[in-house]
Amino acid sequence: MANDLLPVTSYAVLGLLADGPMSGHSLSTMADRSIAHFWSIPRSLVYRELARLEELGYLSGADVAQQKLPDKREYRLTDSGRAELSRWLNQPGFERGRFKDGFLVKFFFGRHMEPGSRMRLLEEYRSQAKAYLEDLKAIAAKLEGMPGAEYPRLTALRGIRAAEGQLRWVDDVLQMIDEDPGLLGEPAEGREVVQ
Amino acid sequence: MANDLLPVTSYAVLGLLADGPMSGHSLSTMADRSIAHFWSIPRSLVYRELARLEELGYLSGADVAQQKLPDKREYRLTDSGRAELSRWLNQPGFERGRFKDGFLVKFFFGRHMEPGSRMRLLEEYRSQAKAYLEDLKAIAAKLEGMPGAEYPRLTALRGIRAAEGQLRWVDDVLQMIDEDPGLLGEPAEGREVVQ
DNA sequence: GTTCCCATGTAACCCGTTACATGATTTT
DNA sequence: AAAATCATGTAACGGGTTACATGGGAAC
Repeated sequence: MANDLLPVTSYAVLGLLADGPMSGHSLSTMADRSIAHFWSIPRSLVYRELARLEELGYLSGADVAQQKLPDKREYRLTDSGRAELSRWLNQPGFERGRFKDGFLVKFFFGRHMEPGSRMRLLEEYRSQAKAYLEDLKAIAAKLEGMPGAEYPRLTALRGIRAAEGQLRWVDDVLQMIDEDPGLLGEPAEGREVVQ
Repeated sequence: MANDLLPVTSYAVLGLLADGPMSGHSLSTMADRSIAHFWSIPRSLVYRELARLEELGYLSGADVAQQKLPDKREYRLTDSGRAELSRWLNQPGFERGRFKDGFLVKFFFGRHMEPGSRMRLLEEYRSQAKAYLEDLKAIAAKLEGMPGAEYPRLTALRGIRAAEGQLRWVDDVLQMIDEDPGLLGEPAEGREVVQ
């Protein structure tokens, strides 16, 4: 929000470390399994974040030797880090959601597309949405009844609702085309599409 | 997608210029009014994109002098640019949608929040979603019946469905809390929230 | 016994964001 | 006449993505 000192990603890292110390690798894995559906954190960014947060005193890292695996560095939240996380969480406001949907960009310019490409695109969009929905349902099911997982489960539910809306939209569009094949200005045979 | 040479933003610029030449400023304004709700393009990025696309031969720019306003440079799509846009549009696949929702990050860690902050956050989220929904409805209404605007209108509808889902989710959560105030593990008075 | 994957990270690049610049026109 | 807005852009910074590195298990 207004006076956040750090990007959301940093606070997400602090939040994930609130439940116990982790290495960069396991943190990244954890992020992929928990918050990735609304805030992805690429693996290599994690390391930079951890280094910075340690620099700021919000984390303390310790090298851990392993015999069968490469040595790793384990980070744990300091008191200062816990306080900063709490401050951020309880401060009002949040970073406005940002969407980027490549499908919609193409679809927006659908007027310039060939009808075959258009339908293929819609089908692909639907199938991705379906897969995404199943993904989230699996997550929600796994969290169901898990004590302390109420919030994660609700965020998954949020994603489920979004995916359902997406699917409904695709079906609406397909049905509209069905009812009125001329709706989207299907060009006559042989007409040049991008003028 | 897989073998896109350019980022989606570049193709969006090409697409917007398919309807006629524009300056960077007017292009940016146009983008804000059309595709911004699913693919925002910051104003200063536009200029870099235009320069690059001209360099690649997809656009040709011409300086235009104005008497009451600063001189501007107007860009129009070249044949090569039109072909590249068409190639991209008709090529299967699209860039997977990316979400970033700062609210959900906070909410995910809601276990560590004070109850008051939590409710305030939810309310703020709802009010933003409502405003967003109204925005999109206004856009869709404006496009209703406009010839050639079928695709833009459908993308707006997509946004409307998404916003409705978001609102429904907030209401669901609020009702769940209402029915079972202990659901989210409301801490007892005075209990420390971030352990 | 190669080939693939896992666990752990580092380095370079580039898109996108934020801040800066400037002169005319409109508003207060 | 000072302040805000508009129309046009430029410059610098940094978050996020993609590519690279490496050595030990697991799989085929």
